[in-house]
Amino acid sequence: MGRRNEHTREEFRELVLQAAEQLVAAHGLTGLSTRKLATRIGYTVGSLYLIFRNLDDLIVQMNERTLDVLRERLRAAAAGQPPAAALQALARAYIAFALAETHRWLALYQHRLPDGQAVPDSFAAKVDQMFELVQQELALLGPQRPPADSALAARALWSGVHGICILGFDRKLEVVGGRSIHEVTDSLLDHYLAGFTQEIPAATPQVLHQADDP
Amino acid sequence: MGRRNEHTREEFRELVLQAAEQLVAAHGLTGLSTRKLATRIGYTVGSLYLIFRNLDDLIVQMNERTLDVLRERLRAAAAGQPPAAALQALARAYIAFALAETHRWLALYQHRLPDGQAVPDSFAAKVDQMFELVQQELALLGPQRPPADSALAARALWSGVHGICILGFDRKLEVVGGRSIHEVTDSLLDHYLAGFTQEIPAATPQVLHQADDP
DNA sequence: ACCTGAACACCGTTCAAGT
DNA sequence: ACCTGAACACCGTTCAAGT
Repeated sequence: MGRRNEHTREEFRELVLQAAEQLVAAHGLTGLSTRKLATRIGYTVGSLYLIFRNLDDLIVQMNERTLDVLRERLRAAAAGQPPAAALQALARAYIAFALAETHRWLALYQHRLPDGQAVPDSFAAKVDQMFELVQQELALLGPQRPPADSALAARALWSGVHGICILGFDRKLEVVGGRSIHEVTDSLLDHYLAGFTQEIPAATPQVLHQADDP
Repeated sequence: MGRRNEHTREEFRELVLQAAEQLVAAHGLTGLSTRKLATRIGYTVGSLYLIFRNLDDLIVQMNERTLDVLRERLRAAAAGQPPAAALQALARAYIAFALAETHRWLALYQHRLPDGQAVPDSFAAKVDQMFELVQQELALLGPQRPPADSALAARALWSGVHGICILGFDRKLEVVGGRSIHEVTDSLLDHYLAGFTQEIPAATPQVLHQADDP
């Protein structure tokens, strides 16, 4: 037949990614297939391979869009708040996103590229941008601290929040003995920040470092 | 043909799960299929459905075995150590397992049951047992604290370690600006435990809790 | 240049038929 | 009771052929 030039390359890409987001939102990453995608947008499977290298490439591009949305939500939640409140707002916004956009959020972590392949730089950059939002607040909490310290702390703290979400997810909000994801997150933030702000930046105490460190 | 009674049900189950573990170890969860499994053990696909409800059920049972191995490694690593060192040893053992048994460890979190289905109780129990290992050490660090506090803290801290592993994984050991997973984990443990042990258990300070809490 | 249609090599699951 | 073999309804990817 040939729907020649009915859409530009960019329009076609948009069409596909939107359809992919809808399929994932409705049925999870498992519900996504090139054939369903093609049917849904009124093309045949082959056409997808004119724009995307393969299904993995398509999913990575979809996930990058999810990261954009997530980052914007986080940015908005923290805006104009003092650092400690901003950190809690960031955590709560992250949890809210995971609960509201569950399947799209899960797709971010469920999808893994084949063994040798690394995630594209553009993807890694968007992840880094998310950590930077946290790092900014931590830097405000300890202005005299070197930026490398806040970078490390941001990584630790934010990975922690993510870990709580991922592990707490199967049991929905009930994580342990009636404690919610929010409570666990608050515990992490409270204790971590208490330790973080208490620490004397000049002489960093190494509570746990052992001599047999490799 | 009919290889009648060549294996008992239990032998057959063992055969399948071992083959599954080998396939996953070699090629990841994506490399696992009922057809490859059947070929590898010298049966036809249909026979798998006499023992396992479906592929999801098979994967869950495989993952339960992975949890058993992981828990044993953790237990051995912490044995006989004072609490703070034990916690670091637990974290390092977890990271070591993730690095050594990458695909089997990833399969633990990559696999998700269809939307309505909850993970079986036996699986959830094994996860809880892992948290208990951490909780025991935390309880020793703060003996006067109520057990519910250490349970919550164990959940927060251990989820944090897991989050660091999962998020740090794509970039292998280099997590941020040349900092290794070990450094990020130590940062989490150091700061968190500093806050945890400093806190006065009788009057728990709520640094971050806000009035607008829902 | 864009898109199709058919082919190829895979999937998970079921179930009548055989021993 | 145990196991097969074939069928069914799906997959991802490629590519000659058409417009």
